[in-house]
Amino acid sequence: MRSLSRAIQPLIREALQRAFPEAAGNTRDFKSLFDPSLAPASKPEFGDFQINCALTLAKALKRSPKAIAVAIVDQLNMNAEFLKICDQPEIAGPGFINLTVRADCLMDEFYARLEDPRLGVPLQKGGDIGHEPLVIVDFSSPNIAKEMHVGHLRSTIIGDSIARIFEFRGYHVLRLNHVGDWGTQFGMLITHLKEVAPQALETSAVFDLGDLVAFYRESKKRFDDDTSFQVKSRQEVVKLQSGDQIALKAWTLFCEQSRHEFQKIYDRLDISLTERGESFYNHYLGKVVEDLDASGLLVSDDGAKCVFLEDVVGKDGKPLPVIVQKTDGGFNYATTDLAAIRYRFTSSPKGDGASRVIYVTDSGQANHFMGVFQVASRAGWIPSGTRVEHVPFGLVLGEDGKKLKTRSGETVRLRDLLDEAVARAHSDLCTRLKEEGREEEDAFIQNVANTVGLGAVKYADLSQNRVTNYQFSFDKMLALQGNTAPYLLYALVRISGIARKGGDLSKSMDQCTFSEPQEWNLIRHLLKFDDVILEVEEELLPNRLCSYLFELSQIFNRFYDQLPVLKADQSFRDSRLRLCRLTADTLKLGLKLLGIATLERM
RNA sequence: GGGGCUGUAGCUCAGCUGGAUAGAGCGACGGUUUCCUAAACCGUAGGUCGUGGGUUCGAGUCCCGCCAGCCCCGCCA
Repeated sequence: MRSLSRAIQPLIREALQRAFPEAAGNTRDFKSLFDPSLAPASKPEFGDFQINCALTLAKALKRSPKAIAVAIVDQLNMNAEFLKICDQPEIAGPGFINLTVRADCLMDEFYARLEDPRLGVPLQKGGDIGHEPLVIVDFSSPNIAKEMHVGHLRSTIIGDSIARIFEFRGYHVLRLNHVGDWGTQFGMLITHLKEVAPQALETSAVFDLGDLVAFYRESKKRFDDDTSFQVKSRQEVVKLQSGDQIALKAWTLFCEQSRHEFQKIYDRLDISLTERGESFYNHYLGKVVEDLDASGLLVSDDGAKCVFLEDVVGKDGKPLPVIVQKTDGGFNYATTDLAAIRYRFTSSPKGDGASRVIYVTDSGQANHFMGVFQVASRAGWIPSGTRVEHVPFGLVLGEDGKKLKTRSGETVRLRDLLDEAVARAHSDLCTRLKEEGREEEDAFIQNVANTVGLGAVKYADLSQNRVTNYQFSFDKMLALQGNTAPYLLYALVRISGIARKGGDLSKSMDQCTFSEPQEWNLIRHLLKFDDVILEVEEELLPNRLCSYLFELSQIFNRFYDQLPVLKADQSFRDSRLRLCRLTADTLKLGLKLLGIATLERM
């Protein structure tokens, strides 16, 4: 529909100009005053588009909205080019102009979609081939030596989907895993390691530390209980940061093992990431502080080096600081984030040369990013024409409305959460098979359970507007009806069923006949796919894509329920098969962009 | 105390640049299967969009006040 609305837009502008030549001539800002304000129709019965500007113009032109609408419509009716696209416009309500796209025009779009693997979504146009604009998506970001838990779920899933959409649009995308690999926690880990498994640091072979989480817990306990252990730990941090070989060896060991564990989760979720942890920016931290100082932004306060924020005041009415160097001389996460922003926007080879940098983290970090972005901007590290955005999301809550915890009150491990989703999908499927008297092979059952379980977790998260907290419920996400992954997957399975039962979906054909409203509803919805993708790219809200796909499934199910495909008369049968094909293609691509795998049977 | 986010049907949530009678899903109630997977479809009931002002031809949407909940607030990330 995007191409149609773009074609119509200038025609309306022309009509406005001809309808009100005196105003057009006198008005300096013709463009803003005569914005056609073309919008998708708010309801199906209003057609495909609506022009809302007659109401807005009433005051400026000192005429009634209806009279203005009539004048616009008269002009449109005289324009042959416009009438090639739309039926005669209708005026409704206080002065809305409703446009309905001609059936033959919709059909042309429909045929074009059938042949277009991109389903109408344009490639972005910036840069030459091989030098497309770079979009950095910073997401997931677990901490080394800790396990991925439910807190990493949303960032990982939402970030991946956003990255997929940019990739599909033809951007060069860098999916960065900004892992926590340089915190003070390494002091205690290394100290503990030296005591319990010194041999790990002496051999050159890979040493298996076993359960890293348990190891972390033991270290933490000792750190909390034993003051001499604390002293040693602090010394280890200093050693590590000054490049001590043994400390580095230990650090590498921890990182590698963690990496291995993270990768298992990413493989399961089919998510790819490039690891570039905090340690990567170490060499740049000193320079960040130096340059902030040189540009006059840096202020020493109680021994800490800070940049005071503009327009953000604290309790005492004084501006809030962003601390970039602690009293003890150490750097902190604001320093790292500043170094990262700077590196990411600096052009190659000294940096990434990004045009857009997106941070997918929980909304609790909103203040932090606001401060960091402001400092980076004032330091001149965010080039004009680029964008840096925090994409915040809410907490994952349990069904009691409180932060999700296990029954014993512990953080939910991501691994366990995924296992449970798959296990539940598995048992649901087995129950169903029994009820229906179906026999299926184990591999089939495993695959369906896995796809449905993981898809359900992802979809449940993505289908919610990310800014609000999100109530996690296995029962709801795995439900067979409603706005869930299984519902969407099932629509696709129905189409595969038609193909299996003898419907040739691949046949090319440019003479379709449609007569039923269920068919036209489906066609109209299918043609909106391109608009939705571009909207998600702009707003970074994958839930819009989910809503679209859910509606598509609903409309398809209505069509499927009310009209026969295989048993229809030949002329309708082939047309309906084409419609099924485009529906399947759209669902598949949409789900792929959400990172959700699909099934032929379930 | 300051800042951010949120408040829409019994529950979980949509609601795009302000537009026509505020939408889904679940749950409730009623119906549909000689037919491509009924994991579906159709129908009924359910609303003072937290609250009070303001801007506007028009406000769930924008602005201000208030109430409630969650999160953050100088040397953790």
